[in-house]
Amino acid sequence: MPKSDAVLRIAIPSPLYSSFDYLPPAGVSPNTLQPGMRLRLPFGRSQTVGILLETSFTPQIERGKLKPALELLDNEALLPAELMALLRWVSDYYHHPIGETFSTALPSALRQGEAALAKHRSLWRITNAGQEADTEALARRAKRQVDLLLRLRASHNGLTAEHLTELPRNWVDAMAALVKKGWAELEQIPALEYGNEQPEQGPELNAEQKQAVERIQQGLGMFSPFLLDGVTGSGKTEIYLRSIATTLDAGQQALVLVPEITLTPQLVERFKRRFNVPMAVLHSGLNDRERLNAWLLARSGDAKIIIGTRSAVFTPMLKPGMIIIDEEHDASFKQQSGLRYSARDLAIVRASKLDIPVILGSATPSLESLLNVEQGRYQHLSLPQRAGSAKPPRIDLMDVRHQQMEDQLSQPLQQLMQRHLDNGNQVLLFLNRRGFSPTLICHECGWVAHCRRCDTHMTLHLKKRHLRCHHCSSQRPVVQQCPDCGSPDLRPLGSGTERIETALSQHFPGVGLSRIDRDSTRNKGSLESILADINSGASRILIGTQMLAKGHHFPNVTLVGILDGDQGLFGVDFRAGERMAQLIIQVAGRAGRADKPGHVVIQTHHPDNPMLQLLCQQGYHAYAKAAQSERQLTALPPYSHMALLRAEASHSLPPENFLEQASQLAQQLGTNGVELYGPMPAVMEKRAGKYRYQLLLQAQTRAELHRLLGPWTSQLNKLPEARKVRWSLDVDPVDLI
DNA sequence: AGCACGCCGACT
DNA sequence: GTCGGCGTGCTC
Repeated sequence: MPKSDAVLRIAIPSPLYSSFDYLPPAGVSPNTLQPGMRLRLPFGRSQTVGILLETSFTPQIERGKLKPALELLDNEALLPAELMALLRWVSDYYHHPIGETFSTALPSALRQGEAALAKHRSLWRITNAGQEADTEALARRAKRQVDLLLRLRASHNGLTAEHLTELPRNWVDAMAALVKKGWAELEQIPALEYGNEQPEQGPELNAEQKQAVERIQQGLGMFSPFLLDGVTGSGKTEIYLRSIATTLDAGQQALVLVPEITLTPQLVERFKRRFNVPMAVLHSGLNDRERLNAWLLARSGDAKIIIGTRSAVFTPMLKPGMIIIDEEHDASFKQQSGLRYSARDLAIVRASKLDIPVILGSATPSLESLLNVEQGRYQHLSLPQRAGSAKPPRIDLMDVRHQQMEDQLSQPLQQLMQRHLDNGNQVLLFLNRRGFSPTLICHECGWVAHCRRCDTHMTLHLKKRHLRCHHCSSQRPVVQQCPDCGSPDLRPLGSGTERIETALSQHFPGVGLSRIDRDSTRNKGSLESILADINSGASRILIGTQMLAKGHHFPNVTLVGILDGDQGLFGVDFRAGERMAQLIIQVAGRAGRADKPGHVVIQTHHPDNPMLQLLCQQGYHAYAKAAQSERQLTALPPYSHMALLRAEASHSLPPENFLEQASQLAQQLGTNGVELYGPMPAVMEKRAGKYRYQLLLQAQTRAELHRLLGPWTSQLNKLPEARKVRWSLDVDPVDLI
């Protein structure tokens, strides 16, 4: 028998596709090493942190020149076997280096080798002695202690510093005094969000809601994907809450994924009112330490509900019981750089590996999910009615051809607005373009303000007095004279939300106005104060971008005007129409209530467009059916599968050459069933100073596509032009631009 | 990706 | 004479 010894196969954060082999650290027995543990490693001329994938036993002779790892960083697996398997699957499916795949899934503190120890925080509880203590005697000298004691008595679960923020800072001393007297006791609890001590009861469910909840309950404990297809206001969240309650009752955790938007706080508040359990919230505002903490407390099982955006799909859980994806059609579930994963798709894969239910909720489901329902892969749960007696809004097309437009507002729309305002209602205007005006043009010679780093013009922002590129964020001051002809006659061309806001204040003097876009809500608390103005009625006309379409409901809005309804008709992307339809329906869902039905008006130059008509007259599902037929005829996703190879560089030739070589490589490997399109320049060829090209691969089946992608991606870096460009592969791209 | 080695231009 | 430009190659 030849002597054999342990060899550690390790994922290392680098863009290299392979894993790396090491010997165990000195003094560490191979038996103690579990997949999912971290090790500190010598790598090249420096050090790094890697994750153990597996230990194999090889004859000593073949260990060759392997280096020993420096240090074992964990005494148990950081990642459960289930996540390890998922990440290997992800690396395989997206053809992304294994080390970078693991890096994407881990909080950065853990990537840097920090200890996997969750931070706790202090909680004070009343003691029996404290319950009975005589406060009369204290009342005169130690008011603060009495105040705290009464608060402690009133609280079932105890108090943390968070509960006491409104008190003067020195409550800490008074609390210490209470602890010293034996009237209060101090405990360390996980640093999480905690729900209400007395959770609210949910509302009575209607028949459809009851049925949905029952069907989900029947799917517990096994892989059961559901599409919860419910119009705005139909009570989807209530279904989530009931299903989560069942999961919690079974002693399991629920993972809730939400789009990247600002409404997470509202959802968290709603969860807190309903569940008296610890919750972890993973949003983009967390620092490294907070993120690590939430991650560890989900892993330990302390957090019973985990609410997070895209990357939260990788959160480890001790007892995973259910995954929910809210607004499943939302494009922000797809990561657009590095590992380009779809959190929605991965949630399905993960649920299937875990044998648990997964609920995809939306008022405007993606065509992908609707097809999955048709093919019997997902169960369809339909909530066709708004809760209560609220009627769906009427949607009309408004023909603006030959109409005089004033700042994107047609005369009939202005008159309609006036009527609704006269009746004491609110009006919402939607325009997907922020800033004052898309650009500045010279009235003498036609010069327009162009971005130096992108193939686009600069947007005029009047309030900030600058021109800004919305693609690379570069900015410069507004010029006073045309740089070409010297004319001072520079005029804004077209309108953004800021310009319409200005125009509206002239058209409707004295009517309160609110603008909701990325610019007006950038500062902390500004969105809240705008929403307060709207709710109080101080603002009666709301003008905004995409942000308006999500979450917030405005019950006094009775008219919604979509100013540029033609945008989805001429998109470069085959999904532009689907997105516009979803947006229109989502915006429409913001308006109206039982006694005040909403009216949605879409300004268009194409009132005869059959798809727009279908959407307005028969609703989203009729539109989606027709859109599906179109996709099927043209063999586009979800009726085919795509991958996009992108390349960029500071000059235009290398990306084009690289993709040409990549295309030839694919031909050599055999393209069986895979069509190649390109290389072609990206829609905006130059962006942020880089020239961008792409090569599209399309196949009828995933198998055909992936049969080529495997060998292809492993050889792309060997192409002569590869080192002159930055390239990336996007499997199942959602944006072809 | 980092990081180092290596071979050619403008500077204290 | 050197400092530093980024091409090329490597990482168990």
